[in-house]
Amino acid sequence: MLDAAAERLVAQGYTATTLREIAADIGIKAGSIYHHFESKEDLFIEVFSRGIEVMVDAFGDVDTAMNGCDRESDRLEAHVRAHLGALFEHGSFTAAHVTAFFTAPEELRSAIVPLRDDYEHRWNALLADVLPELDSARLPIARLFLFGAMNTTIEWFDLSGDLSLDGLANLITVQFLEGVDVLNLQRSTR
Amino acid sequence: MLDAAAERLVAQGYTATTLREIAADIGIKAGSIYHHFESKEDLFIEVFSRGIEVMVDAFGDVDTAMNGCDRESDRLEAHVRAHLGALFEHGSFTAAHVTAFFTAPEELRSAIVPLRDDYEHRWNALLADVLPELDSARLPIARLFLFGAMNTTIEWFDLSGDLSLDGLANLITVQFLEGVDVLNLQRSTR
DNA sequence: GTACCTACCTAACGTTTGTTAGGTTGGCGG
DNA sequence: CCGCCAACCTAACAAACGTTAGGTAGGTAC
Repeated sequence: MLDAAAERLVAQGYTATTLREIAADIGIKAGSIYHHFESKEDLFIEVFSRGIEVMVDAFGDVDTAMNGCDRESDRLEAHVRAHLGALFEHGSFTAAHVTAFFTAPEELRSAIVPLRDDYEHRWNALLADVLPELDSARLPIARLFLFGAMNTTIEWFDLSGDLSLDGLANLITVQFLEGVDVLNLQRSTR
Repeated sequence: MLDAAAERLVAQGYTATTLREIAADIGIKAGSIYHHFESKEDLFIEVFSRGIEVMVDAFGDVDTAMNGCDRESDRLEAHVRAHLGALFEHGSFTAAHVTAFFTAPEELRSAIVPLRDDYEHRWNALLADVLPELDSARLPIARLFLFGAMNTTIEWFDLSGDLSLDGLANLITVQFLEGVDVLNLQRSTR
């Protein structure tokens, strides 16, 4: 039921998603939803929360798996891969969160914001590790660039296409660290 | 009236934006809208179209102004600045387009897609000029990265903050071309 | 003055929405 | 076998939605 709600969210946004639609998707009637949730808002708070939960869990897994890693760029790439994995490989919760969060009413969003902040802080800390020389005031902006690149992939990336998720993660990481001009730089220095 | 519609779009998305709200914003009644537009869909097609129009115009202006420019990176930065200007300095049309386009019903979107494609092709051509060494298959992906970085600024950039639009344009361009690690690269080579 | 047009209004229409009160089912515990 | 509870249904509710038919005020053309 939460899965059905998340998928509808991705496709239609908050207001356009109907409780009757969600109910029909899982073979029950709209009124029955109220046996599990107090309101439409309540249901979608749960969906959005799980969307972040998936991301946070993926982040934590990488943190422990990459504990003894010395190359900071590899650590970053693993986290990028994990974030993309949360978007494409673990149901529609994270995708729903990223695409539909701003279509939800403000009261709902404010209930989710603390969780979002937590995830963003983890990334800030990670980037501060990976890029110790970066001005700390510019660090959140760098993170927003990276988030922009990662999250907009939902609008165009195709899991069944030529490019794999690993390849995409590598592409984004290299692009983020060294820029699109990396080829030119190499040629001009060599 | 189109302005009011665009602002509501940015704040609430398509389905949550009511004709009665828009009418109230400009001091008329909901039914009167139908004297100017055939339907809600028709009204928002116009709003979204103008959103692209603003971007395309800004792009064209830079193209003519930067005609005799030899440094390709300056040309790119001027176009980035123009895109950001369309987002923040020319009403809410472009902002509405970028934030609310995917909240609109599919029939409406398909009417706008050709205009979007046109704008994207211009950027592809520009990037092919600026980065002639880049693999042509990877060029659209580079553009999507850049679009992701530029368009997500709506969610966090504050015009009245410390960072100016010129500064933001420079930041995005340098980040795009040379990466966030540019400082480290310089230090390690010197 | 008459005709006409644009820009609005009023008042309702049919539909859909979130939500609720009350009833029905099936399975599990004792 | 009885009671209970979770899971679901039916049927309706008020509110809000996009939309429409018909009417009104004010300005312009001739």
